[in-house]
Amino acid sequence: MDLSVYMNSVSVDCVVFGFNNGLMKVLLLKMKYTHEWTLPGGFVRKEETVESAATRILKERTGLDNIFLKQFRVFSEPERSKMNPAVSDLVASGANPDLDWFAQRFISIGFYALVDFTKAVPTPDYFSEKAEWRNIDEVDPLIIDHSLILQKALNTLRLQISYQPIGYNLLPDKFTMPELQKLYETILGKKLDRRNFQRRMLSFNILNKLPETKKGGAHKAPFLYEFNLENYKKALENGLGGGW
Amino acid sequence: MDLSVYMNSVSVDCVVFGFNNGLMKVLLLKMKYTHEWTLPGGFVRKEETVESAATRILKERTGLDNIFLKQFRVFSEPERSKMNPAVSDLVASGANPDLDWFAQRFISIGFYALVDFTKAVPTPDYFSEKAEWRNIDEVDPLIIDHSLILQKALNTLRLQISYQPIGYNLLPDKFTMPELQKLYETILGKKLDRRNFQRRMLSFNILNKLPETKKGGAHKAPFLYEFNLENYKKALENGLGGGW
DNA sequence: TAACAATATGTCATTACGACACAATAAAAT
DNA sequence: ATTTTATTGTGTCGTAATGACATATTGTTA
Repeated sequence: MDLSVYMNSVSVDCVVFGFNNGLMKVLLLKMKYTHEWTLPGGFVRKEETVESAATRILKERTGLDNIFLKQFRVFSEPERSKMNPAVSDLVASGANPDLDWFAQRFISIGFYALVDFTKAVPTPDYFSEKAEWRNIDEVDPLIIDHSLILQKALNTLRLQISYQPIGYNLLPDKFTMPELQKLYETILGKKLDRRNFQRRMLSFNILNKLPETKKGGAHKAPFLYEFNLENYKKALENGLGGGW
Repeated sequence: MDLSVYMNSVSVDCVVFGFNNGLMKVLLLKMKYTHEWTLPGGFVRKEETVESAATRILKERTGLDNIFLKQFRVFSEPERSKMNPAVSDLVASGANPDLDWFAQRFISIGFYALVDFTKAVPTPDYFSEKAEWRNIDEVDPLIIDHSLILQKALNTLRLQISYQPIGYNLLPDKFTMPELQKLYETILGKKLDRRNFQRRMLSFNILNKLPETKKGGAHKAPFLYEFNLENYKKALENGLGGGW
């Protein structure tokens, strides 16, 4: 492992949200040896931006390109690196010259990502023995400040859902209104009225209603929708209205 | 100047907004020698967070404590450091051993700050000959990517004004409704209806109406208001409603 | 003391929102 | 085949929020 390709001092941590079976999921890695859980993350190569780094890392962890990714916070407590018990133990033992590098102070750029659960293939990295989806409310304590990062990502997502569109890259290309609603309910952690939800969602003009319906469910076939990408992107830039 | 106290690779740039005479202002520094304009910024000491760094830097540039500060974006183009013509010229000349340090790749954490124009005392730093307020729409091109940073800060501020309270630390402790409205109009760049503005603003419950009025203007004396800090902070956390 | 200029406040029509009910239909049960 | 069941599509109604607008009020200045 050639550490010289990476910038010093800067790392990236990603909170990858997925959505399945009415539950909000987050992608976690289980470390080799210490068996502690972490967020997927990594370092920034000398020639890439932090966004490229996050994109590269998530491609490795999920197999996906074109992930919705958003910087949401920098985590820079000077003591945060020392909160990693695995590294500090290893450093103390003087086992490996690389450990000095890992023991340096890192400032971590927090990203959150929204991905299509059904398409992502969780894949561990060099340091981890497995990668898997966990329900958002069944997450064990994570190393360092990763629990904090997860919590802040969720907070940010819940705030942003009020003024920015959500769902592209988190749902399949074609989806039903009940599926979209479930996504909102899951992120917000509360039930919404079916009829009022649809009315408001349609008023944003970011959906195209398709002529097809989704058969196979045991009941009345719901219509399929897709995002109107042009308007969706406008809404990402300018918000969903409701302000001044 | 002892550079060893700073972290490598990480810097902080601050977009400091002020508000005076109905105009939105931004604090800029004019560099020595090259006379180019920059945003106030600096490096992160080895024992401080990026927030502490920004707070320290702004205290130096304005004399103010307790500034409203918000991280809004990391700027990490690998080429951005090389876009500083002053440094690259100096590096090429081999003039000063410190220059290697300045020429390294920096990732910059962008903050925006909202300050009380009347209380801030613009103060240049080691690299600059003067510090001054400029009208937001009369800013000359800035070094490196600072024009981009300024533009992104303004965008962020305009989006956030729709779902978060604004004004504390930007207005005097006691202010009138027309002053608050002017602030909103300035940030948003458009006129608002006086009566509707007041009605909506009061509905947020973040203002205390004071019994006093502000005399001295050439007309009917407007009432003074102050922010209700408790509710203001709640609103910062949870937004102003209007979502789901 | 009258004119002025800006402020305080109220009304009305329109729109958005929350709560709610009933008709339609795909699949499964009979 | 027919009925049952669960879920979706759609509409209404009362209330609250919003946008447009007019009139009364009051420090200052002429």
